[in-house]
Amino acid sequence: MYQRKIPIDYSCGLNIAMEVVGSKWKFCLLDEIAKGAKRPRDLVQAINGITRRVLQKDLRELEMHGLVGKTVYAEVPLRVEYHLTTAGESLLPLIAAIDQWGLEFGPQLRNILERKAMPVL
Amino acid sequence: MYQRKIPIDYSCGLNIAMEVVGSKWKFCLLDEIAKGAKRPRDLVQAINGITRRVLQKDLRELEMHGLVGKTVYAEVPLRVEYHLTTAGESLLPLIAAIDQWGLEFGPQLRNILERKAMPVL
DNA sequence: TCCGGTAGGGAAAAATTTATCACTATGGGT
DNA sequence: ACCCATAGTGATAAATTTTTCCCTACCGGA
Repeated sequence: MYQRKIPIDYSCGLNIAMEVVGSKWKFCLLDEIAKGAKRPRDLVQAINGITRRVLQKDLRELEMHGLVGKTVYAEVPLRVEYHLTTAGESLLPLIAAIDQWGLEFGPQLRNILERKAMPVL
Repeated sequence: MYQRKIPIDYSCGLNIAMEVVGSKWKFCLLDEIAKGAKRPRDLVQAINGITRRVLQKDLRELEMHGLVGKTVYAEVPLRVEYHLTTAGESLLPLIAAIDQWGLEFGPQLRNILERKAMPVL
């Protein structure tokens, strides 16, 4: 795993939260798990654009950080299911709020980014 | 400015939000501006670890995205003040919630990261 | 034996973000 | 002319994250 060179600032809650959950896919991941996609295979299909590799990595980090738990069933083919822990569930309201904010803001962002020239200020 | 090679997924509110606000400092930045640090100089002093360069870059992006506004006073030395727009203010409750979550989660994260060996699963 | 589906990981490239350093510009004071 | 403080930018290095490609392992069926 990658060894951090710039230390985390534990005095800032925002930095802590970003460290745990501030990556491209983790919010979506937690969201989809909450919505019922428990198996890695389901998550890959549910989340548009994610790859198996990143999924595994993020799931592993979320698990280590204690936001999701994992159950392995001794079946064939192998079945693994992830679920939110209490800490993970405590993020759901935040995730929902951020998601909604993003959807509302989307059109404005698109407008700004898709004009070649910078907006006249 | 950096030219994105992997496009944004506008169908996912979470991705949109991350694009606008998911960087190391932007949450802190908006938070500090809301708390009254209006000038760049104040922000550098208020935010532990940020550099002038990144501050300028993030302020510029936030401004382009319409989350903060900017006022230039023709004084000497030059005085510039930033303020939250309506869109920026709409993020404050979220930021506060995330900050609080991070502070509550901090000890657990620290525990996990500061033991050399991986926790026994 | 080879192939299927499942879950997981190593290594390196590519993408992206952040840090570092060195500038520009303004106008006042010494 | 030089130094101060302010705000801002360009170029590049360094750090970090994400992608891509390929391999392991398990076990059942053809």
